[in-house]
Amino acid sequence: MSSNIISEVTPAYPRLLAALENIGYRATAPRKAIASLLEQKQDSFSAEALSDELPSVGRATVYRTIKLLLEAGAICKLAMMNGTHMYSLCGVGHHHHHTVCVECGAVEEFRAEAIERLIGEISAEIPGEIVSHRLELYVNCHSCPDSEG
Amino acid sequence: MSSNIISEVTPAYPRLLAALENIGYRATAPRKAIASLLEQKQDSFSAEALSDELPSVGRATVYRTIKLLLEAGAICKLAMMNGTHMYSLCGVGHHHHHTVCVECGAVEEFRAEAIERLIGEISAEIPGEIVSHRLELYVNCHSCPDSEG
DNA sequence: ATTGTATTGATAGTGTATATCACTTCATTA
DNA sequence: TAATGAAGTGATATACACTATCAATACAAT
Repeated sequence: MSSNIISEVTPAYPRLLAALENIGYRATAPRKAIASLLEQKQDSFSAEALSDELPSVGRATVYRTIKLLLEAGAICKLAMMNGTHMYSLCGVGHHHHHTVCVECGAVEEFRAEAIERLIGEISAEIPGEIVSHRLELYVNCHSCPDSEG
Repeated sequence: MSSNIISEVTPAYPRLLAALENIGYRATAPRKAIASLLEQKQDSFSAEALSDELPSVGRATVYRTIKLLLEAGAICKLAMMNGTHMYSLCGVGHHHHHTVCVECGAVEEFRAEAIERLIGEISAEIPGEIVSHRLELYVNCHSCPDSEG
């Protein structure tokens, strides 16, 4: 029973490039190289690791492209429990949240209407106007090699 | 109607020092200076700013003490929307969440049983075991000078 | 081909935090 | 009260993650 889990549907490579073009940026060779690598990513990844895996692309360009993909909504930025950040492909346009395995870093998207609804209710009891929210569930997925379960 | 908002009850200074001693650390002069300054903090603060306000205490000690206070549960680490971190005094021992004004940085704690309950329900639909979660509401408090509302 | 803009990447710089380590303070026991 | 060892401190160096700069390049449109 995992109806809340959202699965990837369209291949990432064209989706990433299209996302960039949608907001007015070109699909250049370095960006294609990044999109191509991202397509193979099941789990979350760090900007640094991505750059290391692409020595042919300058660090600045990797970081810039990540920022553009964030802006385009094609990837999501995750706040890890230890304070660092990772990124993951975003399969859906709707607002959603993430589970992150604290052992292996595997990321799943999930959507829970109930949470959005609840936050709407809470907003009445909180001074000011809620402009955004962030919810992350830290899990032990029990299906990774690193997991002790 | 703000029944969810948790207010500070006990003065911060002795509470901070007691929290340190509870987990086996001494209440030294530098730590007292930090606790004394924190007591005056209504809003969230950054480690850097704290260090700047205490030139008589070494940077390393400020960062170390912040880490100890986190460990003691006396302060909370907040992930800001822009990716930086701030800290705020923690008034309660129970699990709780925060609202952060995106304009002025004012932090309020709130507790919503409904959210804990909801996460419990969601856990049944999610693979793996939820070990922790983080929820932050970004708000415009409309009562700060920086607010445009 | 030319022109103007977008993009790139090497490098330097920034901000935040940790590691090192000699020195100081504290609590304890002699 | 002096000695002892553990805890704590802080100046400095270093690590880390990211951003700014800017000359060189690639591209799209004329």
